[in-house]
Amino acid sequence: MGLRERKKQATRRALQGAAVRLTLERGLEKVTVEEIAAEADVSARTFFNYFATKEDALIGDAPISPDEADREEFIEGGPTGDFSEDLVHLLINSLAGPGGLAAHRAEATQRKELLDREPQLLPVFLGRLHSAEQGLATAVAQRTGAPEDDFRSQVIAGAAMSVIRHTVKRVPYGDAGDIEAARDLFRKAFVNLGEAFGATD
Amino acid sequence: MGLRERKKQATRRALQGAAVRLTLERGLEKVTVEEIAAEADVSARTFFNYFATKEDALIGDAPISPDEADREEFIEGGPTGDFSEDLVHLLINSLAGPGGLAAHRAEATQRKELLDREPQLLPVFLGRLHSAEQGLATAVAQRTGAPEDDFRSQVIAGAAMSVIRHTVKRVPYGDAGDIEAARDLFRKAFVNLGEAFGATD
DNA sequence: GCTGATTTTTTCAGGACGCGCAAATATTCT
DNA sequence: AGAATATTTGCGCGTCCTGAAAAAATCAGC
Repeated sequence: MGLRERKKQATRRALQGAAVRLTLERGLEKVTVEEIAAEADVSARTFFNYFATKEDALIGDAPISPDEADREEFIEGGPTGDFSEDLVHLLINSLAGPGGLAAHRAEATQRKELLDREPQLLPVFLGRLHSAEQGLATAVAQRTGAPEDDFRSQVIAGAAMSVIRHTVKRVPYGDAGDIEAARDLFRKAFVNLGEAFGATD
Repeated sequence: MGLRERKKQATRRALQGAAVRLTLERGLEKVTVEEIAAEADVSARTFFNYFATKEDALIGDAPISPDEADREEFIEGGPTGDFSEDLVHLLINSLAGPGGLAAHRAEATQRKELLDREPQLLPVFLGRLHSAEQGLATAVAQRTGAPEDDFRSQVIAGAAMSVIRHTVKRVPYGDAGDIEAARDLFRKAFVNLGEAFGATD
């Protein structure tokens, strides 16, 4: 990777870090883009070359996007063959993989704190999840051989994203056992859905 | 209801209507608050006395909030005793009741059109659904005797809201049979969730 | 229907956001 | 080193959204 690319990533991280830190210190509406840019040693205009809005800098980009290999395996019916269990596997890997939870525990903790303290960020976050949901929906559709815009697949993906949302809200990120805790909650949640809406209840 | 109150509601409707109409005509970013206010014959500042943001005027307030009586009945285990079926009943009544779908078919159709055409509105809409979801979660918790912040109840509510979201996306609002179509889709979606996550599959 | 109290609307000023544009600066390639 | 390319920056601009105080409308009581 060339110098140019490295510098860009550094600036991006600097901006994001400054945005998060300042917002946690003072609150979202007491921090201006100008201050964030100054903190990262770039001009205010440059900030908008990296992020479309102040909120975007706080949420960051892809919250959950599965590894292509995992996605492939899921589509083909793996790894266990049981739908629920494979979905848990896919989602956990999306969270735990590179760029995911385990790699950036500190950032994830901060983001959680931000979402708690700054309600205005919630819609932005939900929008990101919605994008991820669509990808998941097509994966589910492909696994079951349904058309891409299949209603059932979309509902399942929506429920899954809802499970993710409520799970990450509860898992203690700082903890080393967070991944296992998340996996456990996923399973519980899915079983719970099966019981609540299943015939035998 | 006094004159004052009536005028306020009229202004509110005028603003909302103007916002929707102009946005459908020209697109969200080609319409200014000033134009919307002018169309409703009030000052731009008055617009912000009614809506916090331009987007708020387009989405409107409560998308789904169940009637208090229905909510009560659901909490007490009614009307049929079957969880899935009662949930369908509650959600349908939330949509179809006064202030809901059936009462404002034209507006609902327009809002759907807006959400299709203006992606920036989606996060706002999702935020509204999230608020409604919390209310639903506590209702579910109360019905099952769980504590208010019960994980299972929240997951179920989240799945239910996801079902609503995908359902309203598909139901043809103009149609007179929309309510029945929605009820049908709700049932299908819940059964689908039960099968996908249930033990027997 | 007049009067004073309350609520709403309006005017005004101003900070901040976010974007288009063109000049300046930094990196890459040959 | 010099040309080609990509990024940063400064500037201007329109818009959003808010506070405060003046002006207008509505209300309650007589």
